[in-house]
Amino acid sequence: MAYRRSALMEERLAGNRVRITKAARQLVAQGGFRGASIAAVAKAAGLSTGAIYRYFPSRAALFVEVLEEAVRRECELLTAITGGAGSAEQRLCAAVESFTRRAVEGPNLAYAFIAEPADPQVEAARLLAREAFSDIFKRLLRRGVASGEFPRQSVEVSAACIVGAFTEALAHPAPRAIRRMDSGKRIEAIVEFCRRAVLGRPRATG
Amino acid sequence: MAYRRSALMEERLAGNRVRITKAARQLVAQGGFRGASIAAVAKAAGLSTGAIYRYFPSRAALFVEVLEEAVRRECELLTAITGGAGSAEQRLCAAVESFTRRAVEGPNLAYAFIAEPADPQVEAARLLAREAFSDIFKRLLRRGVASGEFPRQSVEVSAACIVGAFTEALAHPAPRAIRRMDSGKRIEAIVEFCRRAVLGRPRATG
Amino acid sequence: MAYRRSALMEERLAGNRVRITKAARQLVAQGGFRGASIAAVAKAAGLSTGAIYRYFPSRAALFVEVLEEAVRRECELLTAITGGAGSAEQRLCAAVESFTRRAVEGPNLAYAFIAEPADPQVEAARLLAREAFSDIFKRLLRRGVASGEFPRQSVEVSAACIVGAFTEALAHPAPRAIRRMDSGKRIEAIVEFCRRAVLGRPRATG
Amino acid sequence: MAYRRSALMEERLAGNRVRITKAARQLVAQGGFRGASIAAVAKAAGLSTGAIYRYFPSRAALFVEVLEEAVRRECELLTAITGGAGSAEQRLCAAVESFTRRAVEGPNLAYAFIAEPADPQVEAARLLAREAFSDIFKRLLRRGVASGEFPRQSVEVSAACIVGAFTEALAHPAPRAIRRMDSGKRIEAIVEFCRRAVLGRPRATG
DNA sequence: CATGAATGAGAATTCATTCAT
DNA sequence: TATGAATGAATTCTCATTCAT
Repeated sequence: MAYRRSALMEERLAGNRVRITKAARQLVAQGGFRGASIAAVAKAAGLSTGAIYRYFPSRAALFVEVLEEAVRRECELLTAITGGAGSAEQRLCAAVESFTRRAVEGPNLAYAFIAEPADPQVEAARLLAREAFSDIFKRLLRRGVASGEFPRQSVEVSAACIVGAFTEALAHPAPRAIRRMDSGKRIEAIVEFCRRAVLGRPRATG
Repeated sequence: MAYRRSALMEERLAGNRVRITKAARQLVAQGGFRGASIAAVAKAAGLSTGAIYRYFPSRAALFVEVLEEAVRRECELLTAITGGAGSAEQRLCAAVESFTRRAVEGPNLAYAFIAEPADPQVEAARLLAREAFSDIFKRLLRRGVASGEFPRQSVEVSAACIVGAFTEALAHPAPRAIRRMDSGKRIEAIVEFCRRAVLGRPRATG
Repeated sequence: MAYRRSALMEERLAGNRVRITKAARQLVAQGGFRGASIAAVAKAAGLSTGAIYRYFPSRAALFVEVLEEAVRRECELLTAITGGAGSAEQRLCAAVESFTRRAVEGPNLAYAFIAEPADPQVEAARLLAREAFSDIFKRLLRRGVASGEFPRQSVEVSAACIVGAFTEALAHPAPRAIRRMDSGKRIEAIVEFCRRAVLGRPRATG
Repeated sequence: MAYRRSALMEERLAGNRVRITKAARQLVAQGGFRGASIAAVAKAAGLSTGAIYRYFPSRAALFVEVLEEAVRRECELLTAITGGAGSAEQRLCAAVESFTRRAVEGPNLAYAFIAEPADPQVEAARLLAREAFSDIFKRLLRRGVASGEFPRQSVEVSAACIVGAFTEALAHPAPRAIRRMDSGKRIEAIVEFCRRAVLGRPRATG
């Protein structure tokens, strides 16, 4: 007798999936991949270890999904900003500010996902993630250079450097000097650094 | 009657130590700390696992030494450059170029050592390493700002961003677009990015 | 929806725990702590090495529990006897006989647990065990001396000597001459030795 | 060309052998067999690990020899005392006192060698050692019983109990109550315990 | 479908023993 | 002969994955 999967069941399944990814995300943000053992994820999600494997074929696959989910969200926001209204300069600054602000406020996924080595599978996903971030900035830079708003430069390298710059400046644990700064000032300084790096001129004042 | 340790033996011992650290360095550069198990290091060094412990008291201690060695060398070179002759701008560019060139040429330690979490012991060493790099650039920036050669900026953040920028731009595996670039051009672009970021003005041409 | 742990599973878990401690006890009795490696215990219990760690946090903890369990049982019996009815002499003899009889019948834990050095954790537990045995005899001796039934003596030393005397006389592997004795006679002789040692007079004969 | 082993060399060899056994004895006395690794013995003897194997075929063989040496010395002294002049009672007391006094004064070999399990080879040697001690007391007891000075008793068991009694009462770490006693009083109490146990009557006073 | 007990392949580390120098 | 570097098997413990209930 085949059981029909009820709507209720569907919801529960979806809910579990979300709880698992959320738990994984938080654990990775706190202690890196090392701290996010299947047992820990299961406990945090309120499920058994076995249940995890009903939703994900392996630990690596789980983290790939978590990473992709986080990156997708980030990319959507960044794309909205970089493709929005305003001068290229304004959009660049808004994008950097938006990214860094979320990284500072939320648990810092960016760090673990951009930097920490892991399974080859996760590694591949991370490479793609970095490229995805890079690509968004690259498009913006290309347009800015084309319109003459930005000076000529290697947009490939500039995009990667931007990603690297804010990653490092935000990474936990950050150098002591930076940890002491007010986070608003810190974000502003990062934005300013990237602006200067791309535009090659000081902020127009007055 | 004590037997004197022969010169030959001395050499062999020193050679083993070097082989171990070299193997560790390469394995970390390739696959992170995870891939650098004692067994793997021993095999790569052409020794048994037990032999490693004759040279290093623990796995963590081995990696701390490898890290510190790499950082020390790098810092000496950077300090020589940033404290040398020329304008602040010239010294900044020379420092970035020097660092990136070595990173491109050698196996990329910077990546694993600046970013990847590991043992608490290694973690502590890495934090110090990042601060050490940062400090060197910070001093240079501070002097440049003081002399009026560089515009006012948060030297803390700028220094961290510089380190992050070239780390990311060099990190293996780098984005495809960058890997395709000629390494000379890549280095030049990175230098140029940092120069603009700090000076906030285009390169004076002709 | 939490699945209730079935009664069957409960039983199996409890059974495993018992099998583990039993295996540990037997192995220690046979070959000391040295022979009771986790692998050996697991094999004897019909489990994998990993499974042991679901029941005990460490090898030391396992042995501490086994020791404490054995000592607790023994102390309860001894206390019941030494605090029971009859003259102090009768209770002393009954206690020694009870202890030695069980030691002869069961696998000889007393030996390993009273004598063999091991982990600091186990060591601490063993010291307490020896003192626990000693204390029971000490109380009995003290009362006997106070009532005038026993001659004046160092109850500290006498208690320790009693424990040592029967431990040695029972220890596996015992001297050949003793192993050849009928166990009933052996027990009787041990009891008699302790009786004389404490009372300092021959058994009153009808 | 065959080298004749010079007298000087002979002496050095003998000296090394003694240094090794002495180092082993001390280390075992301090930390049991566990603490007496070949490396530790070699270091304490001022030799290399390899050199140990020139004098002893294995670690076990070394400890067997050390044990046998200690036991031989002890047995000689005990035999001299138990076979000497005086009443059986006097000789019993003198023997117990002599043994316990040396155990208290010297590093406590008795403990490790009488009680601690080790290699099967050492185990066998220890069994023999215990029997050797036992035998000496057994002979004394037998003569005392034969002459009517001691009451009838199982000399096998009594001898083992005597060995066990003083071993326990001397064992490090001894129960707290005993450790606090003055060592002279402790020895006296042990002797008295054994005397009463064998003779079954209080010390004749006055 | 959910559970979590069990598995078993490593991981780091230790140490008796060997052997080139 | 003495040295001590090197070996490698053994040990404790971890954790992704499986599967009986």
